[in-house]
Amino acid sequence: MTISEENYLKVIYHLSLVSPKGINTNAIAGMLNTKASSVTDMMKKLSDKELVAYQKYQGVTLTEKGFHSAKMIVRKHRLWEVFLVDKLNFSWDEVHEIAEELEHIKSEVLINKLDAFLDFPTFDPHGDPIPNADGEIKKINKLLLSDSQLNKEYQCVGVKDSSSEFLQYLDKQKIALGSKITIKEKESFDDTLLVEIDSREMTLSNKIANNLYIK
Amino acid sequence: MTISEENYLKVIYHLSLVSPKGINTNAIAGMLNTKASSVTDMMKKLSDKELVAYQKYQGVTLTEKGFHSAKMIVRKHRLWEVFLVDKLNFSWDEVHEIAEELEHIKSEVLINKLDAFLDFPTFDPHGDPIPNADGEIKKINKLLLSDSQLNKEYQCVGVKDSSSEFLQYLDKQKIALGSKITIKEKESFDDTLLVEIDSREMTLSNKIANNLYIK
DNA sequence: TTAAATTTTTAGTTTTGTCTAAAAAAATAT
DNA sequence: ATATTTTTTTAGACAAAACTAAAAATTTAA
Repeated sequence: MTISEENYLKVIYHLSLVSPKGINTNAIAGMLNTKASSVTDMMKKLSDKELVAYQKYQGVTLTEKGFHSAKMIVRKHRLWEVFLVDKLNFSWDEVHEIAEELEHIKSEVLINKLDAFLDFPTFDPHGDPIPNADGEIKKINKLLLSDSQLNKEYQCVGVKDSSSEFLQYLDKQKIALGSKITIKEKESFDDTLLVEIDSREMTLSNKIANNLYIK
Repeated sequence: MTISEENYLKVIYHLSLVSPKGINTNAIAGMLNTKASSVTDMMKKLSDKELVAYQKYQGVTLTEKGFHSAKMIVRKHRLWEVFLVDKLNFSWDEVHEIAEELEHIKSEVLINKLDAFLDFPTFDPHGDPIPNADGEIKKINKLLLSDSQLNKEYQCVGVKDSSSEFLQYLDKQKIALGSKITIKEKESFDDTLLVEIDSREMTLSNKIANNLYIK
């Protein structure tokens, strides 16, 4: 599989987790900064390889084979992110781009040895689950901070937006995965939250609360 | 720089270490399993980027800039090999191909952090020197086993041929980097050597002796 | 239920890196 | 010194992955 094919598969996988119906060409083009016409070309190619089911004008879905391939790419991406953060001391906002390259390194032995070296992690530095060698994914019952109840202690377990701007904001506020969060008050006018995080009180905007996963 | 450009640069670098005159297109084509005409095309491109000095029919040499770029690629290749062997427990005959892919990962920060994580190694698993971040290369006075003297104790420090067949042969004979070697006898008819390696006596063919570096 | 707007596909180019076949230059041998 | 051989370059073509512009299909709205 070429790097380009892998990138298309990965995007279709991510889109299909959000909306389980057929994925349209514009959505894919948007994610890859490319044009719908290029997507059509690639869908024919992936369809010939039986990685996607594609009927023109009907959108596209991953086949079983394509779904598994996509999970293996995601597995590689997330394992490399763990390596970069845990072993090379990168911070969580620096690793995405490098992992975008590393995820295309071919050897299966390599990725399984890396997995063992990292002690078979099940979540990446942003709290996203890492598929195991069989493609199985550990699910946790996470919810958005914006959907949570007052005066109940939660734990921060992930981010929805993993842009470096958001991650750096969290660093600045000393909010990390594992932080204990309790909502003390919710301002009904703009949904701003007054929260206690690891014994420090602070206010968080609705935008922040919409991008923090807790359990 | 594209992967293809990097591969050409690397090959020109390796060839120029052996023969310091202009490198001809056929030699490059041979190393890359490509055609001389393709090499000509690429030389124009690398010349436009001032990575090589190229005059048609006159062969090619690396510019200062090209020489430095080539060393950085070699640096990446060899550091990744150290990582694969020391951290992921690959054996020295399995790492070349994977490192051929890893050497093209772009981030400079990554490679310097990897260097630090590995404790700034100066030699790779095959005994080849690793350029530091400035491109400096530690030289050692190594010679081929076939050029060494009788009854003098040497130490194995590298291999000239790093094909997996040769490396696996060495593994089978329990010859590794660091092994102590003394030549006891040299058969003048076929240059076979009777040697003592780490207190074990054995005979080595001329072909083996021509591919083992000692000091 | 047509008309308008949007989405998707087709057709035809472009760029990169490769190839083959032929021409040109250089090296070698008689 | 010329002829032959080898090496190198040019010219033209191809495949992959992208693009633009136009056509076709679908969806939405009046």
